Amino acid sequence: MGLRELKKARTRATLHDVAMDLFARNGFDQTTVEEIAEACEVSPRTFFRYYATKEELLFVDSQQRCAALLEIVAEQPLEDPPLEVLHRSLHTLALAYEPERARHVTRARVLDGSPSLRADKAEQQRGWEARLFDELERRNRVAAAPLAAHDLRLRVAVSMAAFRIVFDTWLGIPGTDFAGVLDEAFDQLARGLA
Amino acid sequence: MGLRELKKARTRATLHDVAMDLFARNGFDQTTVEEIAEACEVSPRTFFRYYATKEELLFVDSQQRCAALLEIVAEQPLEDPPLEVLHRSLHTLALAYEPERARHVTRARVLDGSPSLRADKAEQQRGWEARLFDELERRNRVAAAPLAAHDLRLRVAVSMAAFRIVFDTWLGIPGTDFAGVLDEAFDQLARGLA
DNA sequence: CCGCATTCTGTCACTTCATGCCAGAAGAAA
DNA sequence: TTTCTTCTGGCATGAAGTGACAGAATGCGG
Repeated sequence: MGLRELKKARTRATLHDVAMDLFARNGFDQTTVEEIAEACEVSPRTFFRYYATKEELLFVDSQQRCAALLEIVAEQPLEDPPLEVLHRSLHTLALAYEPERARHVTRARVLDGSPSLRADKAEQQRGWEARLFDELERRNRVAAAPLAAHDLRLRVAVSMAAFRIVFDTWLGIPGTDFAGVLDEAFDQLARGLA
Repeated sequence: MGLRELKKARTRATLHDVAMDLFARNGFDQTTVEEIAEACEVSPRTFFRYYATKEELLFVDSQQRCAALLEIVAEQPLEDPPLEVLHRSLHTLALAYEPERARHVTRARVLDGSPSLRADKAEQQRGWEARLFDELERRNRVAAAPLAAHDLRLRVAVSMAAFRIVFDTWLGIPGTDFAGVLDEAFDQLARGLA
């Protein structure tokens, strides 16, 4: 890796970290791109060469976590039913979240501070859902008892909804056992919510 | 109602209709507020007195539908379990959607055309979820066997997810029986998705 | 070490969305 | 008609992006 790529990576990381710090301290809307750029000794124009939008700063991590989730799904045995695959994959993801709770809490605080960010967050999770569905649909085609696309979509959407609710509970109530509560939720989904 | 309020209401409606038409024809991002204002013979400044943002044009209807849903929920018998209340309320809402399918299809086409709009749409549905939860939580407090807040939240989120999936299927596949497919989905939720 | 091609960066200009301010027009009330 | 309220238009402003182009830094072959 040459000096050029190194500096690039460093600038990108600096922009991210500095911006996060400013967001946490002054709020997202109150922080301008100009401020971020100046704090990094970089022109505003350059900022947009690293991140297409100011919002993107907050969702780079999310993209990586989604990719990680997809990998976990890919490792699951093909013969298992979709809901079980979703359950175990999200369980594994929850375990990965556990040690980083503090970061997630501050991130959530920033995200909840701005309506546009809440929207982007929701859209982000919708993106997870779409990619999850694609992955499961690929597996579904070679399954012994394939599900109708609509029913698979339902399972993915419902699982993501459950994950989100448990995630919020985990953030809101210190000491919550993320994976444990998630298991309970999926138990209810499997047995019925009536 | 005086002449002043009448003109106001007419301007508001004209802005909405003209904008929708422009969005459908040229796309949301390609339509500027200036164009909308000019087509309505109004200054851009005035536009923002009627709608806080360009996006708001697309979600006024959604707000009303949410209010309607909340009313339906309020009419449900108090002793019924949450999932059943959600099911019947959304079933009723689905019946109200049926005759307006064409409008929903074009609206969905506009909404899917822009990432920022997809985000707002997702956030809108999150808003429904929050208000639905509040309403059900109020009922829950006086119920015979009250549910834990977390479990109620889960049911609301899962129900909204199901409604969304069925809604999309209804939009995507002409001739779909919205309420019927919704019933099937809720049947699965009640019995278990395993 | 030097020159050349590649690539990154900064400046400038521009568009759009959004908001505050103030003067003036239109409607309502006396 | 006069007066008061309210809506509207124009102007100025700020922030988010984006395109174009010149210049600087880096990498590479000699």
